[in-house]
Formats: sequence, C-alpha cells, structure tokens
Amino acid sequence: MPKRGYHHGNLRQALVEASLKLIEEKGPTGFALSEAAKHAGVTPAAVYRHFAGRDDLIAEAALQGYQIFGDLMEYAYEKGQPSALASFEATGRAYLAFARKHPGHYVAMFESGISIQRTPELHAAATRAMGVLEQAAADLSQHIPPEKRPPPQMFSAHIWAMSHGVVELFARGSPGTKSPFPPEDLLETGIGVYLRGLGLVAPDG
Amino acid sequence: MPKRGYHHGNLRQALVEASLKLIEEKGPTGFALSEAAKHAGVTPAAVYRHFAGRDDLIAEAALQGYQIFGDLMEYAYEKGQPSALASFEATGRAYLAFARKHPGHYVAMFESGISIQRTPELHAAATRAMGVLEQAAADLSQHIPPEKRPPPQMFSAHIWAMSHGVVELFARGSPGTKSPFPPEDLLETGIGVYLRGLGLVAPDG
DNA sequence: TGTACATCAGTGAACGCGCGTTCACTGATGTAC
DNA sequence: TGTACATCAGTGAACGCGCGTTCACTGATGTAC
Repeated sequence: MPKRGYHHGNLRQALVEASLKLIEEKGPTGFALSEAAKHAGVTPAAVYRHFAGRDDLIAEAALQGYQIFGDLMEYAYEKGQPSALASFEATGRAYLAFARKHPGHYVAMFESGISIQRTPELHAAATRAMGVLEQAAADLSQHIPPEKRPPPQMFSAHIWAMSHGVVELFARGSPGTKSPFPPEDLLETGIGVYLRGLGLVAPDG
Repeated sequence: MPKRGYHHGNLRQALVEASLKLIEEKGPTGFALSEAAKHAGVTPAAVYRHFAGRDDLIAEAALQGYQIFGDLMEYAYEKGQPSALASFEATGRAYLAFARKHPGHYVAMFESGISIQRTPELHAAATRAMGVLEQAAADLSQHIPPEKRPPPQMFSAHIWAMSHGVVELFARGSPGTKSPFPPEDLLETGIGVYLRGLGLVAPDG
C-alpha cells in the first residue's frame, strides 16, 4: 500500500473502493463522502480533485459495477454456448453470483437511486449488461413454437425479477427475512420450474 | 379537517400519514421526522408525545402496512377458495396491488431497514401476512404428487421473490428501468409460466 | 351554573452533530534550462 | 548534475444546513366541587 507522502498516487480508485465498502456496510444513504475520504486517508476536500461531488462518486461506483457485471454476464453466456439453455441458466446464476461477490457494486447499481441516464457511459454499460440476459432469452425463445412464443424481453424480465427478488429478500441482511433455503438453491430451482413451464426442459421432477 | 386549536385531536395518526407520504416521495432515508411534523402542522418536539423517536415512527408505518397487507392477502385467499389455484394466484396479485396502492407502506416495510423483530407486534403482523402466502402454497402443493413435491415454503418464496422483483424493478420509478410491459401483466404471466412448470395448470400456451 | 385545579398535548428555543461543499493555501513532483 | 519554476494533488479551516433530540414552558381541555 504506497499510501505515504503528500500525494496519494491513486486516490481516485482508492475513493471508489472506500465508497463501495461503505455502501455495502451502511446502504446507499448511510454512505458519506467525508467518511470515504477518511477511509482513503485524505481530507474531504481532496475528493473534489477527482469527483464533482457525492453523487458523482456513487455514479462511478455504479459504473464500475455495471462493467464487472457485463463482463460476468458475457462470460457466463459464452460458457454456456452453443446451448441456448445452458447460456440462459448461466446468466441467471451469474446475476446472483455477482450480487454476492460485489454487494457494494450491487447496491450502488440497484438501490442508490442513481439514474442510469446520468451519463451516456453509464447508460451504455447498463444496457450492455442487461442486453446479455435479453440475448440469452432471445436465443432460447427460438426453441419455442413461434405461435406460443412469449416476447423474449418478457421472460428476461421474469428471470431478472426473480433474481432480483431472491437477492433482495433472501441473500442480504433484510428485515428479519430468512428463508430455510440457500438463495442459490432458491434461484436455481425457481428458474428450473419456470423453464419447465415454458416447455424448455423435461417435465419430470 | 379539525386541525385548528392548540390541541390537534389526532396527531398520532396524522404523523403516521404524513410520514407515509414522505417515505413514498423521498424514500426511507430521505424521510425526516421534522418534516413529518411540519406536514402535520406541528413542532418537531410534539412528535415525542406520541413516538419514542424517528425509528419508532417508521416502525409504526410499517406495522400499519403489514396489517393492511395481511388483510388484503387474507381477503384474496378467501376469495379464491375453495380452489387452491385461484387462491394462490389471487394472493400473488394482491401483493402487487398492495405495492401499487400503498407505496409508502410498502417502502416502510421492505426498504426502510426496519427489523421485523423490532416489536412482537410487528413480528406478528408480518408473520400473519406472509403466512397467508405460505398457506396458499401449501394448499396448492397438495395437488402435486408427493414424491416430486417441492417444499411449499420454497415456492411461496419463489412467488414472493418474483413479485418483489417486479415491484422493485418495474413498478416504481427505478433507475431508468422501464419494461415494455405493464407490471401486472409481467407478474401475471410470470406466475402463470411458473405454475405450468409445476404441472398445476394446463400446458398449452 | 360557576370556579379551581390537575392533566398533558403542543411550543419554541436551544443543543450538538455530521454532512457536502468552498476557498485560499502549501508542498511534493516533474520538467526546462 | 544542479537550479528555477510551473503544475496541481491534497490541506485545513470555515460555511451553512437540516437533522434528531432535550427541556422548561404554556395554554387548552375536562373534571371535581
């Protein structure tokens, strides 16, 4: 940690990382710019050399989150290829894995109230990430007879909703909400049942 | 509105209602006790005649939410009887309907960080409400052959997760997240697909 | 019906706190000569 | 290799703000006689 000296060296990224940790611990609104500065070993005013303000700092954390998330989703998608089903399942799993591994990013992205329209860069990163899930859904919908095929955005929305719900309700220290099942199992079986409902996996238990 | 005079008349409930409105507008952390007091036409200090403090006020809002929610769920359940399927679907729909009709309560309950264990009263109200969904799931699981029957808590958790996800992502002013489908449709079809996956509704599109 | 008094809901001023943000500054670094 | 200087990252003190909470108080209400 080359943090000594008057100049920090890599303060910008150090601030983002301190923020992520704080956002993870205290939620998006419990997060304070001053505290992030303190964690980085620096005066609050120093933050303004690198960010326009508090919101800008959160937005950067969210942006980095969407980038990591997009990479993970793409990786999962490709790993499942050429099977549309395997790709789809893998992206669903990647969603939860991301939320667990990068809780600070997750909160900055989905609970901080930061608008995705804030910057073109943020918008692009978010669109790319969600696009992978939609692509996986579109691939998969090819295997459903056209006349009973629901719009692919619809079931990507379903999977997204279920994943998000599992994360929010069962994978984090939510208001006393405990489930007797690990979130991973919950999501895995939930998606399984759902895909069976679409006629995409074998109908046996 | 009999709000004139030195004494308010029904300040306690007026404060809860002002809080609900503010929580709905500004989120659980944007909410300020002082502002709720102002909306009720009263000094911040007056709040302490009725509540122990800020958190206590939020907890009361959440409690009333769980009570309304529980009533709605019970009503939906009973309305669907004697069909286990109709009851189950109705409770799922009631979840979304509640979130839309009582956004302040919803946020106080699920996003404020208030612990359900805070008071026995709150715990009881929450348990009753969620118990209806679990009951509906248990009824429904009777119709699945025992050897391939998943635990009822599991699919009540699935439905809860999907409902919650739909609400959070598509039914409220979330970060630029718009879906081309109304949340009601999204949830309705999502649950439909899911139930088909359990072999509980006819497998045609 | 009228007066004295207890109750207690709401007042208003004050507090300490942490926040985001600003500003003129200082001192470390790297470059030009 | 050594000196002068421009750059600019970080300082530290200060600001105004709104917050939750406290306190001694005041004045409306309802009850006892």
